[in-house]
Order: sequence, then C-alpha cells, then structure tokens
Amino acid sequence: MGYDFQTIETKWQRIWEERRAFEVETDPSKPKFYCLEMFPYPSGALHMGHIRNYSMGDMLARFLRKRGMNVLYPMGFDAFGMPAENAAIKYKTRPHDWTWKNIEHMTIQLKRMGYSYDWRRRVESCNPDYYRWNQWIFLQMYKHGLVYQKEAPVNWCEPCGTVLANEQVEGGTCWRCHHPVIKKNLKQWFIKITDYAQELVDDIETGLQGWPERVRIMQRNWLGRSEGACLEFEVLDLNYTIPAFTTRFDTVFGITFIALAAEHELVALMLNKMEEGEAQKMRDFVAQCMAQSSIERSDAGAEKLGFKTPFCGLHPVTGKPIPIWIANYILMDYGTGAIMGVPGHDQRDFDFCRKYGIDVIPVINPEGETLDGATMETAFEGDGFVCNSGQFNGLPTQEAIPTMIDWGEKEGYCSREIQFRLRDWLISRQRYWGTPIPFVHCPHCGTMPIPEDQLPVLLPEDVEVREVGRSPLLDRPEWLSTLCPQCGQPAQREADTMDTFFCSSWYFARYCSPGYTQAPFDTKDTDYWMAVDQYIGGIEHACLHLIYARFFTKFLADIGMLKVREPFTNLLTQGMVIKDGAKMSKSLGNVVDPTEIVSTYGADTARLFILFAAPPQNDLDWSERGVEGAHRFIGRVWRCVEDNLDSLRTHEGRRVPMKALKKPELRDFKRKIHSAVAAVTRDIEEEKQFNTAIARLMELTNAIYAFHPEDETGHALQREAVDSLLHCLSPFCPHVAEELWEMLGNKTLLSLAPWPTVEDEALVADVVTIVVQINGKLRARLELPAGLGKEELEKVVMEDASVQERLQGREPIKKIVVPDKLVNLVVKN
RNA sequence: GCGGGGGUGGCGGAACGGCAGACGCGCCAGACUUAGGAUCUGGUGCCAUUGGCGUGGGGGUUCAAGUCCCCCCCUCCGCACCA
Repeated sequence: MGYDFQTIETKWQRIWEERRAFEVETDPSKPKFYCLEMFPYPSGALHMGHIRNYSMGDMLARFLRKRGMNVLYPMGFDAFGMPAENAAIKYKTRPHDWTWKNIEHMTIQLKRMGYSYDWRRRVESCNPDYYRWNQWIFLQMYKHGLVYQKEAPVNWCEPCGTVLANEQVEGGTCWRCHHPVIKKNLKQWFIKITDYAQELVDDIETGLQGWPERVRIMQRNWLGRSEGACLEFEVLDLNYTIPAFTTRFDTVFGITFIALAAEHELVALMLNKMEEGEAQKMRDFVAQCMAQSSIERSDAGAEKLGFKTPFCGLHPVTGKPIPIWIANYILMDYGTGAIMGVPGHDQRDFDFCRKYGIDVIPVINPEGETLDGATMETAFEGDGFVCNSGQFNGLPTQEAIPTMIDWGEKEGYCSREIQFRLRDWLISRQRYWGTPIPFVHCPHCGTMPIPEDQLPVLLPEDVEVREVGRSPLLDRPEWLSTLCPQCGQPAQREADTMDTFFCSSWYFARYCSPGYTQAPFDTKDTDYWMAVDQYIGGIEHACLHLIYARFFTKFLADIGMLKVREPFTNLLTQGMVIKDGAKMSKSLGNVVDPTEIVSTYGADTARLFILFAAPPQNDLDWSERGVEGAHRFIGRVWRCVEDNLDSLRTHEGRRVPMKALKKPELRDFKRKIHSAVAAVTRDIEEEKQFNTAIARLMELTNAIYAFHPEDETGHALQREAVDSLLHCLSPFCPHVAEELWEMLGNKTLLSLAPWPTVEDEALVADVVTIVVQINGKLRARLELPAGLGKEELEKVVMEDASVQERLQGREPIKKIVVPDKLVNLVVKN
C-alpha cells in the first residue's frame, strides 16, 4: 500500500465535512482567532496566486485550531464587476448565470484543496441577501451626511465606459484595462471619505502596527497630509476671491503670479468678461490642457504651458495686483486648484516664470549667500533665512513658517489649514452588474432615498448585455420607472450601480453572522469575532480595498455597530507566483494550472511546495522540480510510518521523560523531536516563516530515518517522534497527516487534536560544540559538556592540546569567553 | 526625483553581532535492482599541497560583521508637477 493521495484526499475531505470539523460558533468563553484571506473575484478558475494565498491562511487556521483557538475561517466571493458583463457578451450568457456558475465551480476547487473553511458562512456579494446591506449601509452614510452628488471633472475610462475613483487610476491609466484615463465633467455620487482622512492617517501609527511598513507608507503617502495655510486673492474687476493652499507661507512675499488649473471655476467667469478674440484664445488653451490625458498631465518632465489672463488678484498682504495665469501644471485634484506662484522657491514655478518672463523675487537666502532673482538658475527650495520680507527678515525657515502663519492669521491674511491628497470616493459606476444605488429621481422632490423597509432594490437578472459600456438597465423602462417614495408621483430609478469596492469594504463583518436578516450583521457576533486577527492578500490593494475597509470600519463604529475602529490587526501581503522570471499570465503562456498539479501530485504536495519554496512576502518562482521534491518528502513521511507500522502502533502514547533517558543517542533523539516542535511553533507563530517551519519538519523526518530503535524506550521515542511530526505536518499537508494518524490507530481527528507540548528539559543540550577562534578565525571545535562557567571553559580550552598547538607558544593578550558557544583568543601576530 | 524592499553556492533559500550556506532542488558516488527518471546511504561554496579566499564594491566600529555605521554600484517595487 503506497501513498495514494487521490483516495486519501477525497476521503478526508468527506470526513471533515461529515463531522462538521471546521464549523464554529460565537462563543465568548473561548479565545477567538479570525483568519481571513481577501475573497476572490469568481473569474471561473483558481490560479496559483489564490492557492498561495489560501494555503497560507489555511495553514494558519489549522495551526491555531490545534493551538486551542476558536478559529473563524470563512470564504466568499467578490462577485460583482465588469468581467461578468464582458463574459456575458462574449459567451452570450447573463452576468448572473456566468457568475454563479463560476462561484460553484471555484467552491469545488477550493474544497479539493482541503481548505478548512466554515462553508456555511460563504458570502456572495451579488446575492440580494448581501447587497441589500450595501444599500442599507449606503443609506446610513447618506443619513449621516457622507453621501452626496456633485458635478465635477472625474476620471473616465473610455473602454470600460465608466467613471473611476482616484484610487482606481494607476499612473494615469485604468486599474482594470490600463487604458489612459481622461477627465470628464459628470454628475456623480461621492462618499465623504475625506471626513475620515485625519483618523485614517493617525491610526496608521496606533492601529496598524501589525501591518507591513511598506503598506503603511503607501497609505500615508496616498492620504497625503500636509500642513500649511490657506490665503485668498481678491480678483480685481470680478466679484471673486481665489483661495490657494501653501505649505510655504514663509515665502508669501515672493509671489509674482497666481496660477489656476484649466478646470477652475473662475475660468468661466473670466471668459464672460473678456472680449471675444482674447476669450477664444483662452478657450483654446483650456481645451488644449483638458485634452491632455492624465498621464501627460501628471508627467513632471512635461513642458509647462501657461496663458496669461487679463485679470489680477490682490496680494493678501501687500495689496499689490498679481497677474492671474492658467497653467497646465496646476491640478484641480489637489488643494484648491489654484496656487500662489513663488518662482524663487519652487522649481515648477521657477521654470514657468523663466519661460514666460515673469519676475523672480527671492525671499529666502541660503546660509551665507544672497540670491539674485535676475540671475538665479534654479529655485532655492531648501531651508535658509527670510529676506525681502520686512519685519521677518533674518528668520530661519523652520521658525519663519509658524511665526508668519501666526501673524497672517492675526492680521487676517491667511488661515492655518491641513490639506489631504485623498479625495472623496467616487462611488457610482455606469455599469449593470453591481449593487443598484437605492435612490430615485423625482421631478418634484428631487433625488430621494429608497426607504429602508423597501430594500433591497433588486437588480434584474434576466438581462441581455449587448455592448461594452452600455448598461442594460437603461433599456429597462419597467425597471427604471417607479414611484417617488415621498410624493408617490412617477419617478426614475438611479441606473448607476455602486463601485464593487463597496461590497468588499465590510464583507469581513458579514462572515460573522452570514444569515442575519435584521441588519448587515449581528453585533453580538461582530463584538466577539472582530477585528480580523490575520488578514492575507496581495499588496495591490494597499491603497484601494485596504483604505476603503478601514474607512467603513470607522464609520460603522461611529454609528454604533462595530466596537473596533480598525478591521485588520495583522496583515500579511504575499508575493506573486512567477514562472521563468515573469508573472504567470495567459499572454506569456507560462501559466501553471492548479487543477493539473492537484491531479498529478495531490493537494498536499501543492500546498507544501507553495509554502516551502519561498518566504511568504517574496515572489515565488514556480519549479516543477521543486514540486517533485515536496512530493518526495511526503512519500518519505509516508514510508517512515508504513515501514514501522507494527512497532509504532504498539507503542502508542507513552512519552519517556528526558530524565529517564540515559543513552546519549536516545537523549539526542528526544532533543531533536522537541527542538523541532519548538522551532516549528516559533516559525509559524512569531516569525511567519513557513518555509523554515517546513525545513524543520524535513530535518525531523531525516532524524527519524537515522534513528534505529533497539529497545522499548527507543520504540516509544520513535512513536513520539512520528506523533510530533504528524501534528506539525497537519496544518501543511492535512490529508496525508490525517491518514497516517488513523493508520497509527487513532480514532480522533488529527486536525482537531491539540498541538504537541514541548518539554523544556528536552531542549537542554548535554554536550555543546565550543568554537575556538584565534584572532576571530575558526581554529578548533571542542565537544564539551554544556553549562561550563566562564573560568572553567577558558581553562579547558587553554589546556586542550589542539588549541595549544595552534597557539604555537603565543600567550593570548585577551580571551573572549561566551559560555556554551565560543572562545576567542586574541594573540599578537 | 522621492520613498521602500533586496543583492549570500549552479538554483530556491537558511543564519539572537559568535562555526556562513540549515532545508530543498540540481549534481557526484555507492547500495538494492533485469532495469532506474523508484527507494535508501554518503558527498557536494571556491582555489589549492599544508593552507587560503569567500555574503554587490569601498571604508569604518568590534575580540568577532552577511548582520551595526558611512560612501558607492546594481536591481525590484511603490509614488511621482501634491502647491
């Protein structure tokens, strides 16, 4: 009987399911652990990235279960989104049918991997039982003033036919299709995530200690908090004031121009007052700016272009008129879309002024230097001393900034302000396959929310998607037409759906009470299970899902539904699975299908290899040879049980304590067993180094092979070793471990059996290798009894013949003695 | 440009400031075999004769540096006209 993984894996998956081994309940009397992986989009098939992600999570969940925790470990599907619409067109099906077919197929695939999910808790975001709560939460946000509609220049992806949130624009391109994003003026739905900007920044320090530093930095940069001041320019001949934000109020006396973004609202007001010829030129310039894609406009190296308007704004301090320009490098997305131009101390402004012949007035001198605006070749952006600024001359920069803002506030020239880069979350999408936004447009009452008791607003499922970029909802008059909940008159439904990131912003709370019908979740469940103790997923969500979910959690806490303000206590971002140096992709043809690996080698092998081949955060290079190696190791474990089965079965459960062992080889073996268990525990629990944990198991296996029991004690030790090995292997290769456990005569489930305890006295060595160095170089190794004191150790080493030979009569001028470790003798030459 | 990783055998990767290269892959040899691409055992950083040299390069701290400090090079990843 060999290692028949197919039979074994099917068998144990069936038994776990029959015995409901991994179903858990809220139970405040038990310590809990919430282990979660980012739920997948039901694209149709699992890929290696999924396998890697879930193999880590399942290993942890299984480990912690054996460590005595009540482990919540659920799985679900992020099931709304564009690919379903594209597939519907391509395969002439319905997004609904395609998605559900994929969900069922992928669930089977996941089950074949032996992942220990509590499947009763499966959540699908396209299920009305789920998305009704999207709508409900959206209405709560609306009630709390966090939802609004606004016409604004927004990111538009032409191929996708929809708008995008700022977070979904990557380097000026659409995060999904990577086509350049353009700006369009559209009326859209927004969520005021910016109300939480400060807390989102603050809690990076206090609440995300368990996150990789990299992700914390990415979020900090994305939120982009900067302190400064806001000042206003009163525009001459127009009843308008331009607010502008600056972090360098100390350079306020160096303003020589004002610059506006092309989208600035003042542009239209100015055009109204301008004579036609000039107005046309300005319109052309604005059009030219706006025609640039986001990529072009955000390229720091691009040429700065400007247009001088015939208007001036008054300098808030000096009252001098300052010319107003429109410039292509001013972003409407940041600050107020207008800046105070200080060419002396901002390189962009400097380049702009040199090009258009605008004056440069230095107001900060570097230490020991005096700048000349006429001859400067670059802006001076560093710290220095204020000049050309009246009473403030001579102040060092770091002092000048707060001093001058204080003065400006007192005199009414400015107000202290904190600016964030984060913009409000554009939540509406011109898509079909998503959560309907629960609002109607009534000609009399305006835009009205659907009352909560009328939720969900169901998404019609029997649709035909004909073309990309046209929601079939627009062709459903019977769905669009409804009655206004306020006046009862005919009204139109909102046809936009929600960004699918809305769904994924709170699903972790839904897992806590998946069937709950009174609210998104039952607080008695979330109070127990939340926050997620370990979250695992890709780094690509650093500034998307991981920010949105944090925001949701804070909002839900504010309305009294959650007790935690951060959703994920610890975050593990796993590296990519690559092959031949490149990310696995269909176009490169280097994709390895998990299904094939599972049928060739089994799920246990796939899991073991993927956890062994690289540390979790690193990219993992897929290697067929490596997979074979993992498979070989499992075979080795199998044989070491099978070959000794009779003796193993008859020596069950009797641990021989260290002090009862006399023979050195028995003591050594016992020590190897316990240090292996201790190391595996530490590697998983503290270091999160799963690859080295597996290496320990291989060492233990090698030790078992090398050990040949000669007496009853030896046989008992061998059994202890095998038991320990199976326990430790069980989170990694649960099926084969369970099978071998049963072969040994056990009736219980290994998956639920307690993790082995480590006997501390079995970790203490009898003999240690003392490294003897001379001038830091290894010169001898001495096997000596452990626990020698410094003096004693020094004496033994100095008396050793090989050491004396090495010293060749030289007397050490210094002796470094580290007990149980090394002796370093320092000699002259 | 700014920020963050990372550079260790033929390869993936190990190493509380204390024996560099655990474990695995590959390779070499042996055993068992009709056979071996199965299995088991042993070997395997480089150069050489004792002995040297080795963790991207160069300095430094230290009895001792892959590990700490300074400078430089290369690479991957984020962000990038953020006022």
